Amino acid sequence: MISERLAGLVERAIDRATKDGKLGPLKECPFAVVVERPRLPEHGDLAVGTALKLAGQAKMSPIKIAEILAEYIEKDEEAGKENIERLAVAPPGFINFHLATGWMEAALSNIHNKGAAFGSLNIGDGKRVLVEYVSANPTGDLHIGHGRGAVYGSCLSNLFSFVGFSVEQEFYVNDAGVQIVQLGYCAFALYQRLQGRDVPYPEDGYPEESLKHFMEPIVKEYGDKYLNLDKDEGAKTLGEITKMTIMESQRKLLSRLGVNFNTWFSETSLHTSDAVSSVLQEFEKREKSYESEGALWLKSKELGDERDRVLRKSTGVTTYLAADAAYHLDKYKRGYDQLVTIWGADHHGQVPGLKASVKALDLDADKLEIILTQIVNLNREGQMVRMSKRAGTVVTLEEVMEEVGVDATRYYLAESNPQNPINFDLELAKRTSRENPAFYIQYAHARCAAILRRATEEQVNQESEVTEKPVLSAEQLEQYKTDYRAKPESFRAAFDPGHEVFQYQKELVQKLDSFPDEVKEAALARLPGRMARYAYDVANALQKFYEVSRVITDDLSVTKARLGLILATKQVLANALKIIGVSAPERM
RNA sequence: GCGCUCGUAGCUCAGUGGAUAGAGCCCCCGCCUUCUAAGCGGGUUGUCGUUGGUUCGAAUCCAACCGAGCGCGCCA
Repeated sequence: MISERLAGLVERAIDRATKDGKLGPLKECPFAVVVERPRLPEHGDLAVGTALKLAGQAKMSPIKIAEILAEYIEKDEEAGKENIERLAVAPPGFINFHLATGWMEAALSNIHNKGAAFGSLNIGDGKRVLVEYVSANPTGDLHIGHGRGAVYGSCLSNLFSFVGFSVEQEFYVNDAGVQIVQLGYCAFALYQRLQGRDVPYPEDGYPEESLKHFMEPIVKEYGDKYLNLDKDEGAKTLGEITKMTIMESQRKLLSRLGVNFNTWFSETSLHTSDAVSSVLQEFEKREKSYESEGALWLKSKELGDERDRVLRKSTGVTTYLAADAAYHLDKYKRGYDQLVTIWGADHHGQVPGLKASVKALDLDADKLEIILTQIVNLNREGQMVRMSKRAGTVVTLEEVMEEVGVDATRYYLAESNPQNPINFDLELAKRTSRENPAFYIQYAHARCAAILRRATEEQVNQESEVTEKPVLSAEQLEQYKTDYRAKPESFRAAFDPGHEVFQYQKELVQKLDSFPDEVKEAALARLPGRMARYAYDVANALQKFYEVSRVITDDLSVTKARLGLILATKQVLANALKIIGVSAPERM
């Protein structure tokens, strides 16, 4: 990565200049140097604005600092290796690098050497991260909002793995408490009704329609086996069966969406294992809880919350917060270096309570990162489709996946930043044209594959019906691949700065080369969606190149060089798509 | 009322301290005897919600206000 090496050069220049006392009171470089890509071509290929940032602390004008740094860079013995054609200092204090084409050859060769690992980093250093997400109640179908959490969590996990963390993914099953009791009564009533018994359906229960498709197979399997149980026994038995059925359906659906968990953590297990009662004892021992009006309260106000919160109601039943505190204590005990919890934004009111409970247990609250995902608005034929789980107009995640396909579902749920609401246009997602970015990116990948096929497969000329021999044999292509890795000069024939194709190639190579940077920024910002935008930019750069330049030509050395560029592009697209979990098709 | 998130082109959204704020859609005009035209090129589009402040420099940081969504229970 050329930008990384240039950053190193600039940092070394700052270190040397400060040691020589050339930068006023500055003793060392106070921050990491960021290399950026200037918008205007006359500002060079890459640039640093470091001098502007140093101006305050050095108590010197930015332009003066830039001039000093430029001198040090030019004196640096390593600078000669970096294909710097020339350096320019520009007001108000930028240092612009104009590069020789050699860097492009090195960049492409590097991509071929790294292959599927190109872009991967080791900023995680093997640290263990637990990502908890979806965590829906097993009381019905997943809706598109769950889908967003699912896709975001899975993309973030992919991204964390790619940058060197050891990631585990967990689904917290909210299978305890009143909603499960309620499910039981609904399930038992429906079980009886489906077999012709005229029993009333619970009035404020889950919508009958939303449970029907789960109950029908259950009725088929068990028949009238439980028909004569009394109301409470029946609710308990059918509740358990239905819960298991729904969980299994959720698991299968998520798996189809490419979302797979290492563990499904049951809330009930926290109660049966006494984890909840022991966390209450922990609070008591640390004098972080008190009794009032018959209830047990967490002193969350003194830990940054706006009020104290109830852990155990005066009825003796523990609250959701108590279970969540026990759950998070369990996570800490499992020894992760970092905990990421992804919740729907409608749960943001719980964040201070959970944070307070973690602090109350003297755990490191900084390890726990809670990320909130905003709402998904579904759009069909220009009409907003509002989702309401209870109102019967439910648009389930499954329905969306079936209508637009898994790839488009993932793309649109992955693309946006979690803190912004998504307007998911079902019609756009189905469209097979440039308007649909998911399609456009996949098309670019398939186009690369098509070119490679064309090079090594014989073609039948449409008009003359004559079979034409392939330009290359499969063996030759394999030899080329070896050359791409070992001999960067293999690409030289493609890069003639005088040629009109050059600027398009350069833009494409710059895009490809910046992938590791993009990965790093996406990981640090927890925005895997950037990979989607990045892939789109790569696809766009490829299309522009493709439009002005043939890959397979009469000149074998040019063909070889450009095929190498196409292969590199295909690889980078595949790597980026893999992070967002969208397939990279060979044909479309 | 309080808290969280958001406010950028007609629409959907990038950009979170640096050079002249970017994409796609929409609209208009060009481009197919050649590897996928499911494409490419060109053109039009902005009080970066408002007002102040910090800074050499603010869409970006701070404050107040306006607007939208969500949340404020001994619910889960």
